[in-house]
Amino acid sequence: MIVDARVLRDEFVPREVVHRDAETNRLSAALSPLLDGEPAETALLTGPSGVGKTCIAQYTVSRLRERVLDIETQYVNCWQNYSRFRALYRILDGLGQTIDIHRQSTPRDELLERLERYDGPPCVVILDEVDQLEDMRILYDLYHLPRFSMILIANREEELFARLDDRIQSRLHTAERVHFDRYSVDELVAILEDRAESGLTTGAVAREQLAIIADAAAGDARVAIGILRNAARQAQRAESRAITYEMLHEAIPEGRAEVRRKSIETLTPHQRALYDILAEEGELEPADLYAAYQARVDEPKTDRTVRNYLQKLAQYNLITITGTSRDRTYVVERRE
DNA sequence: CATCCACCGGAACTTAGGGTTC
DNA sequence: GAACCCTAAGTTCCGGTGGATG
Repeated sequence: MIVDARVLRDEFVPREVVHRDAETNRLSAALSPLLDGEPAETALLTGPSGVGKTCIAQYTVSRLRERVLDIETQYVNCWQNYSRFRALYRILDGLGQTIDIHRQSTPRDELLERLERYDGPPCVVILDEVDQLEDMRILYDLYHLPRFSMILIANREEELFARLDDRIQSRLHTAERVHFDRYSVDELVAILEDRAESGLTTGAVAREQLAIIADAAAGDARVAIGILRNAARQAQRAESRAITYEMLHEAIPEGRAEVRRKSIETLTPHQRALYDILAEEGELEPADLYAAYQARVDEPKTDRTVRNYLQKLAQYNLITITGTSRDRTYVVERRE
């Protein structure tokens, strides 16, 4: 059933990309000065999730590396490495410059100094989910390092810009900006066909079934591939030769629940308590929520900390926050 | 329509926990 | 082993916001 599970994984970067020629070309153009040994333009890729931003960034850089030997690349997921220290550490670590650095004790300035002293080949740093950084100064840091070029990836340009100070903003205005739109059903089907062809046995899934997946995924390729992966796994377990429609329909809600489950697992006990309360109550006003939280946990944190936790839950799309002051309510996100 | 006040979120500060240096 | 450095997490403080209320 499954011939090559790798191509069904989220982080897989295909050898050829489908339906993103224009975007790929613009990103290539921004990076092309590297071919002449010049620093590349900063690129800013925006668009909703699952539209191929990360994939195109990695694909374009790897294609560039096929043409020019001496280029390094570092991928940093800012969601996981959200502090200035961790993000810088991640880059140095990837470049193999951290052997004698011990996480806590080394000052950030030391990390910066090392990056300044770096004299290896030019390095393209992909900062994924850059809007998740809690300190945007790292962009400024990297701007001052001529050997480093940046590809920034974010959902919404306006929200990212709102958080930048003037100096970085003005520099980013000259960046090559590439916006990605949601995939159409046809485009998603083409992507799925591509993956099914190299990942599954022939005849494992019908084109018509791929159309159902594409439709359910609402333009999000990550969701679409997740559904296909779940259905294929199910078929594998059942030792079936093909994916049945029943397996398919089971896999659709599963694909979405999977993302949520993973997010919930990363919560601290206190954050989890807040989520549980909202999951039970559905919707609460700030005072009621905080009272329920105080009743539930030992040694409750202050309300200010709880507000930070709630922002975190919202970022994970586990809850929705509405209203800005007295009209504020917290609502659990429920959608199969 | 002024004033109230629950709530928000930025910023400065504190504390805990680690490591280094001499 | 004391003095010092770092980060991360949490707290304290506080000005701003905008529905509610008389």
